[in-house]
Amino acid sequence: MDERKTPYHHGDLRSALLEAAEEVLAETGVSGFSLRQVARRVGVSHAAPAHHFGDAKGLLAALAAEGFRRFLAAMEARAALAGDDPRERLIGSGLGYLDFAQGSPALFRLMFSAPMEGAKSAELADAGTAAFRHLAEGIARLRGEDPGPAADPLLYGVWSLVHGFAELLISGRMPPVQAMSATEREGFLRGILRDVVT
Amino acid sequence: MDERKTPYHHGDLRSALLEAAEEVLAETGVSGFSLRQVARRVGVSHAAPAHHFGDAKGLLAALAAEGFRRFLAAMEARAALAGDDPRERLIGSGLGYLDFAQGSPALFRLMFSAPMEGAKSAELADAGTAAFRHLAEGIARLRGEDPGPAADPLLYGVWSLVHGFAELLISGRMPPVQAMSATEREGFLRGILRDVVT
DNA sequence: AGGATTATCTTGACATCGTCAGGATTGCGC
DNA sequence: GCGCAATCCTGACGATGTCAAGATAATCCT
Repeated sequence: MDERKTPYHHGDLRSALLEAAEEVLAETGVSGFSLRQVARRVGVSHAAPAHHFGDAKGLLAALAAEGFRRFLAAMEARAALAGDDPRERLIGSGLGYLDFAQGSPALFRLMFSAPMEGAKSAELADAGTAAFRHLAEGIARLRGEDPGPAADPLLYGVWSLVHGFAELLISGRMPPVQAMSATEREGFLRGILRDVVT
Repeated sequence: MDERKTPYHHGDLRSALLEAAEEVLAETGVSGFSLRQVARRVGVSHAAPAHHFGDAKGLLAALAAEGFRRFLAAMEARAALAGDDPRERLIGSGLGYLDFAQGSPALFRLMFSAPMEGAKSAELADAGTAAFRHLAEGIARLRGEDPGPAADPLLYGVWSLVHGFAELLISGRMPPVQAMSATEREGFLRGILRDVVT
């Protein structure tokens, strides 16, 4: 930690901006998000972010990309905890999906909304694809090695289910579920998922 | 249609603003949405909307409320088309859900996102609850008259499934599904739903 | 080692936005 | 026909995103 007063060169502005951006996003939501506020929080001029991210959408795209990486990590962590059974592993991925959505609702929404389209960020596209691939592989493992090029109803079914559950939960549209404890809520989603994952 | 030049009193500004707001929302998305642009499109001063909706969030809340009413209508229309079998009716509601999301993606996202929270609009709350009740009643009819006060896994399961499917589709995250024809896509969702709606 | 080039950050300006205060215009009740 | 309330406009303020131009630091090159 270099604690000099106000060095002209920040040293690691990019990371600092991303960190601050996530805070601002979590506090104010996407609507209240402001580039200048992020710059202010880091203690830097209002035009400084432009050099690293070009655009406001560029910052959001980079933030979303990092979100997808942590998102994938959350799913992998839960899947690893579940052991070796493909079915349990897949359910674990779903629980990791929910973990992330609950832990970083604003970031989750940013990732699946599109206020940063037109950013043509390869980083974002890659991170998103990687997260999706994790689910696809989980399904493939479940039905015994066969990715299947066509639209897989099982894959898109469980994905839609888990994603919708996460969205509705963090939107506050399932009050009874929101009132549950974390473990109850987990069991609830588990129960729903078991019916689908044959 | 009163076609006088620029009457000081518009006559039906509120409806006109809502209509223009929906156009702007569809064209620019929530991020590019602007009160002044809506006012400009209607040919009215930039402060005119304030009197009818108070706030920018107020306009969005009113727009979301009308969205929920059309949303409910879309589900009811499909359910009615499906006849009397509770199972088919419920699946119909799901297809109506998808119809609306595909037809008005930006509005759909607005309704389930929260850029207008703090608007404490009773109109919005009521319209949202009414749409939800339609689904709950569909489930109750399916299992033979019994609303059930507790968290119903079947209810939240099909809701999550359909909602997630709609979200992922309009977010462009299911390219193979997006490439389908409308009828193919409908059959695809039908197939997924049938597994869940026992 | 030292000058030049490049990367990084700042300053200032501009158009646009949401919101508020105050004024103008119209419709309506009496 | 008169006053009142509803409706709409004008003007202003602070905040925002973006761009151009300048300042400062790091690095590279010989």
